[in-house]
Amino acid sequence: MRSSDLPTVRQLGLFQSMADSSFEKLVQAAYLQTFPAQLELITEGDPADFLYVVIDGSVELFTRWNDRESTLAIVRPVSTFILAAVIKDAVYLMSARTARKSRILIIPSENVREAFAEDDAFARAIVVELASCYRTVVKEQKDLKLRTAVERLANRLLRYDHEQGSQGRIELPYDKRTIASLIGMTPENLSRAFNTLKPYGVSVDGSIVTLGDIDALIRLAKPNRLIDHDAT
Amino acid sequence: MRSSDLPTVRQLGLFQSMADSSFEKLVQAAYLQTFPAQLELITEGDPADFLYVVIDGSVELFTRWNDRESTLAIVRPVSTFILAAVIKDAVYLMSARTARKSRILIIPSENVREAFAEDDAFARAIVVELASCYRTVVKEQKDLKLRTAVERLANRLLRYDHEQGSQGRIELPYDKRTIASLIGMTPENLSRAFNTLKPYGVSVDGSIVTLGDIDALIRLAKPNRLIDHDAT
DNA sequence: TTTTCGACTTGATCCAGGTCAATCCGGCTT
DNA sequence: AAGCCGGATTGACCTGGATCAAGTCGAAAA
Repeated sequence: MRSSDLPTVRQLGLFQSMADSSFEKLVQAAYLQTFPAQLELITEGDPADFLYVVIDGSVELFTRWNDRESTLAIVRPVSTFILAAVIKDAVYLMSARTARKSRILIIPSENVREAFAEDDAFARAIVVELASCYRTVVKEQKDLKLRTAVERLANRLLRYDHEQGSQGRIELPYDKRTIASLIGMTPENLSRAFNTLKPYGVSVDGSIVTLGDIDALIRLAKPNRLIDHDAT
Repeated sequence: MRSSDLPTVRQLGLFQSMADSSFEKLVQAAYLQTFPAQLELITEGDPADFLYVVIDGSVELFTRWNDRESTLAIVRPVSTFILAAVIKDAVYLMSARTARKSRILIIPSENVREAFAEDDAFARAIVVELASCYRTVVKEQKDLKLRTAVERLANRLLRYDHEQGSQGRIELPYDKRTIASLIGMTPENLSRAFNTLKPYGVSVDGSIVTLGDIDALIRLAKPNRLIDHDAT
């Protein structure tokens, strides 16, 4: 792997506190690969043979059941995914495919579990990582169970605006159909939800969304740090 | 606390591998209390001051937003809840109330985090616990996003049947309105969902449900170990 | 026994959101 | 420039599920 990528990976919360020797061993065992877009990296139900780290590009985590499909998350650089399955030595619960051409570091599960067993700092870092993942999913569950589709969209727009510097002007980070699936609705209904938000100052032009009346949107969305905020 | 309860707590996955001295310290700092039914133990948004262990009775984890409320889980003896918030020293994401009169062990977060910092085996046990919690919530998310209400009910009935020894005869473990909220629907709609399942051999008498045609129910429900199964 | 109260069911109606089909449109290819 | 092609939008329609309003039932209290 490029030497320039190594420090970035090392600085991830998951790896930064582990011993040099443990990290070294992990990296030695790992592969760095470049994948084309839309390649299925893992399929739910398969044994978790590798831990993945997205170095560049982006990866969609999704799930299929009975001819239906739903996007669960998009993983952006630099971060890991599928850690819980690796630690539990279980099968993957989600499938993953590259959303675009991506460089991905692949670490054999065996080695991750070995490092987990031997390196106490790494074990504690995993605790923090998993606790964060858990809390994120709980928030998503609350979002799904407590809110309507329009409310979910409104809150997501506010979140993207926040992430992009609160300019009141957003570039949608993914395809609309991906966002629709992520939010838990159909693409058609996403279009309509955007229309519903027009009276609240939301206007859409391709992947650019402008929030013309943030206050009105906030009054509708009622964002809540126990559902929306990313921190803790 | 009763000496007879101690071994049960000690044997929980979370505690069984930790050092005697660490466990001893945790227990010393803990309180055992009995609460009446329907008492709100914790409120989402409050700082996580305690880790809870249900010794006896049962506790409902739920969430509120904008005048809506949803049940997220029911915790039965003997198990812990709200671990992630304690470890992250963050606010609770869920509220909790006793579903019935309950005996509950309450351990100050400070002490839990101290044990986490000092006891390597405990840290690793937390990893396993959180990974399990995470995977459980992911499954619930898949259930919600991929299935209709009737499908969710059918699968839940199959699960209860399995838990209760595959007799084809279930005693519903909670109030119907709680089950409805857990599954993500209204009580009215739960009634109707039961009616929808009649042609599949499901008949209801109070809290007793008999599954007269398991095969038909399975064909409808299409249970899947990546969504429904409890293990791993 | 009667009353009462809460849980559940049932019916009528409404609405959010899904489905299906017909465009529309911008970027690519040829 | 003409022709794709896939994403996005729009319209028409349908349906799953929510809501609101009566009932019904059963268990506990009086």
